Amino acid sequence: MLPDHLQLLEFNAKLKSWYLENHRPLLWRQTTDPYKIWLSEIILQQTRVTQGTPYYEKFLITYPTVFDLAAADERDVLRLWQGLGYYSRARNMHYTARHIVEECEGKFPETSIKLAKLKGLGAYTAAAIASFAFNEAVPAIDGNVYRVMSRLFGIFTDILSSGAKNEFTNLAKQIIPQDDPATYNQAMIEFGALQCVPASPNCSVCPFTYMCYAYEFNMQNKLPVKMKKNAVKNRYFNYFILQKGESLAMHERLKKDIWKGLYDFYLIESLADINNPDDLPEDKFLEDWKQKGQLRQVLKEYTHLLTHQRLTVRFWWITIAENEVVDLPLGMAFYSKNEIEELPKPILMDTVLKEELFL
DNA sequence: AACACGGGGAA
DNA sequence: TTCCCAGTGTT
Repeated sequence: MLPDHLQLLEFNAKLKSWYLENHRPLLWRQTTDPYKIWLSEIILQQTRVTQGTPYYEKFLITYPTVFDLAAADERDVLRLWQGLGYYSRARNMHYTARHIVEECEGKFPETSIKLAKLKGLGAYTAAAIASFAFNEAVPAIDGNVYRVMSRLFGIFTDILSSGAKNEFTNLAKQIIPQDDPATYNQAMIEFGALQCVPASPNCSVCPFTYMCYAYEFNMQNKLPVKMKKNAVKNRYFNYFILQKGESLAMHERLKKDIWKGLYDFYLIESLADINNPDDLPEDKFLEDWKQKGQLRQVLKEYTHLLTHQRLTVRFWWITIAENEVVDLPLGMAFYSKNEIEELPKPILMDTVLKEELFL
């Protein structure tokens, strides 16, 4: 399975020249600043380059150094992250920025072992930063590299299984060159992203067909093996947007659920789609608001798809007089239009407010 | 070891 | 519609 020494030298040489000829000039490849590399790696976890690039630029303008990020409010960091998803990435990054400033004098640890101890950095990101910023010869194995390796060497281990990481890492350690490991890692990742793509790779222009298991046996579509299928859970959200004057009642989502740290409206989750608020379980806040204000339904029903959840979401809008006094749940408050602009919100809230011409 | 976590783009 | 994406933290 593992190529012999000579094949290895040839593979590395070909990989490097492929990279030098074909790689994209991505911004974060022009630097060895660990802060910038870290930022790019966190943004690009589970996120496409085209989607992440504008965020990378925004973040560096707003927070040029780890000190700037550490000094920021978490809320502002999340607002800048809004729309990228996996918001714990932003919260962990902010946490770690403070840790690096307060405990490490603003300097990043320089080994993958130490980097992996930081919150939000796992094996992949630690290896990426260690090799790109500090030239450590440790393999950075992401989804692209899993795909390349599994096809090249004919590895049928389920890449989502517990043992896969060890198996691929051990093999990669035998392949990564001590000389310029950073380019090796970049090249493996970029090769997977551009050439050895998930669906119908163009093998006619691949420099490795002569040694590729998947090509030889025409198994490109079978590799890598991923067994786990995510059961998608259906959830039904009934949102009540309470408007008083030009302000809306919102609160931060605190529970361990989707959108933690982001702001949304008064939410009643139900087990099925409910088209009439009277069918919802009795709710003292709702009763109070309906009594004092005017209720209307936002006619559109929204389907919001996440990887593991399918949300069916209805919105109702309750307007009360500017001088009316109402009870609000603990933690909920009225925010002006300008304040709402600045709050981090799930992209769905943003969409509805824009469609309802509030924002 | 299994599960939770967003959103968008491509096939 | 379905699948995939520069993974990590929690239980």
